[in-house]
Amino acid sequence: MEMENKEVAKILYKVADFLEMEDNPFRPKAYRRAAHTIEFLSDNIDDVRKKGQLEDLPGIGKNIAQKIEEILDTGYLGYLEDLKLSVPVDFDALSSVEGLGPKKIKLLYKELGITNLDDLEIMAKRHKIRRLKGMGEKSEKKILENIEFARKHGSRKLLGYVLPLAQSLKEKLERMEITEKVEVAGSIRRRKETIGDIDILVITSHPRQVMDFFTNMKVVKEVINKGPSKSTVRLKEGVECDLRVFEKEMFGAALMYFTGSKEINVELRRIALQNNMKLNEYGLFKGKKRVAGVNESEIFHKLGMDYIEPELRENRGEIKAAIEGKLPILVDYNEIRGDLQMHSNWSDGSNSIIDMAHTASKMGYEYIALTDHAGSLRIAQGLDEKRLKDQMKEIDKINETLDGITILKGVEVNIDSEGKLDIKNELLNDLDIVVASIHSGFRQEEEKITYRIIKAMENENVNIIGHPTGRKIQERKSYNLDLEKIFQTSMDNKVFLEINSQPNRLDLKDVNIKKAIERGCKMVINTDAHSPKQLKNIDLGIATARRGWASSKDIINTLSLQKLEKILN
DNA sequence: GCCGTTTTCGGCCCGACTGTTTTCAGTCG
Repeated sequence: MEMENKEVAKILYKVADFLEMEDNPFRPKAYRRAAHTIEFLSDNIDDVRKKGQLEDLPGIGKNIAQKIEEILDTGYLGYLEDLKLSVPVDFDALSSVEGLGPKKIKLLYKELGITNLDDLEIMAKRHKIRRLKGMGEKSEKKILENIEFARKHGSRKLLGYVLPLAQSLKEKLERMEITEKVEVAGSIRRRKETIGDIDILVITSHPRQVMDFFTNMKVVKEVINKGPSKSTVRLKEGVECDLRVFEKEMFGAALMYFTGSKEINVELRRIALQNNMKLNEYGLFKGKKRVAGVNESEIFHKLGMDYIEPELRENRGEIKAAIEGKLPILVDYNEIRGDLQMHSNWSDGSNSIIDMAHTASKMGYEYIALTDHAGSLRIAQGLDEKRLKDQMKEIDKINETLDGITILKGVEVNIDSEGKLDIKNELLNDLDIVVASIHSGFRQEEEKITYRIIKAMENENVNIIGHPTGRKIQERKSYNLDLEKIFQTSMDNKVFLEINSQPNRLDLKDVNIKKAIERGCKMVINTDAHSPKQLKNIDLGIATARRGWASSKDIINTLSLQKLEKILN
């Protein structure tokens, strides 16, 4: 039974969900911890099992190890099936309704037989829910409102969609005279690829006025709750937003706590306790005395470790590295000197080459590569060989008029189902940059599709593999790739894997970037922009690289043009 | 269910807010 770590983890997370309905709160925690360990394990869980080392992994003991073996052998877990039978509810759907947690879901099933959102809506409308213990008229009304929201906006949102929204709220609050400091925290600050809600922290000595302003903003659709230090609203855009107010002395502790992740918070608090201290959102305490709290770095230092950048805070080994002083210096948001994949109106982009170059120049870039589609991709208005030659001449002309930025001549070629490219080698040879990517036939078996990419990488003219795994967030799974082979071929042939910055791609993704770095690969962060505005998406790609522990030395487009040209040949 | 430089048993992160209660359980982050 071939199973990915992620699939095994998913089953254990599911067990945790169901155990949450029972009384012992620590069993679901144990399963969740084990699931997290497996989800971000860099080795294949099946290999660990074959070596008999399951119980060496953190959070995995005898019992869970046995269950993992069952999952690996059979593809499913009898224990989970039993749990599902005893409370056969659509847990994900029901728990996406604000205010419904495991305990209430169980109560609703036991008393009213509710298993899904439709059942829930019917029973609420028949006023059956208000009669249950711990429920009332208000809970029933809220459930009805929240079902609607859950149906419309059930899943998490893309970072690229929520980030600008969060930044505009931050600016609104900053413009108030009574706010001293405003910061966006939560998974947005960690630049996670998908976002559940927006968390904003504020320092002010007038909390009530800030809360009033916040809950009355034009962009607010409804207020979910409002207290003196914390309020939650639902925005018209379909995202929830929390605002919390703190005093200056504790802002660092609050920022750290509300940045999360939940997993790293639990771990840091445990470390605080081990050192006879206590960590919460108000500070780090020794007895009653606050020993740190104004800023995050003093808290990290007092806990005996280096400062951990927000993008790394997932409890995937960063704490150990911080204690040992071995965290990488992450590639900075201003270190990218050029963008090596973008499209103009010569193919499916919306603007001229000059428009793209001007925006890139304003962003401070030294170089860009124009990589319009060519060859067989007709939907993307791919250039034929004559048009491609025309474009090369055009770029030469434009370069003469530009100052401080150089346009490299490139192309994005399609890798066909056999691994062949759709432009002749002699023409590819004349270009500065060749990006090769797959655009169809995604669902081939592992061996075949891996071979396709490897064959493209073995072409001496190819420099970059575009969006290497083809995944689209919340939309399409990645190809069945043998990434280890891809990494090896990348090294052997000096072909660089792309970190594509499109909001729904972010491909390679963070954990694969980390693996690639561990194997010694270098990568390139590109936007694949189809308009000048999309060039700004580079920040999403940089964030993803940072989440993958990348330093500038791992990313080739942090190099000067001169050095870049050397490694491209 | 896991874990151990205070431990093989007794802990396990912690606080705000809500609604339904009359002191608290459930949810959320």
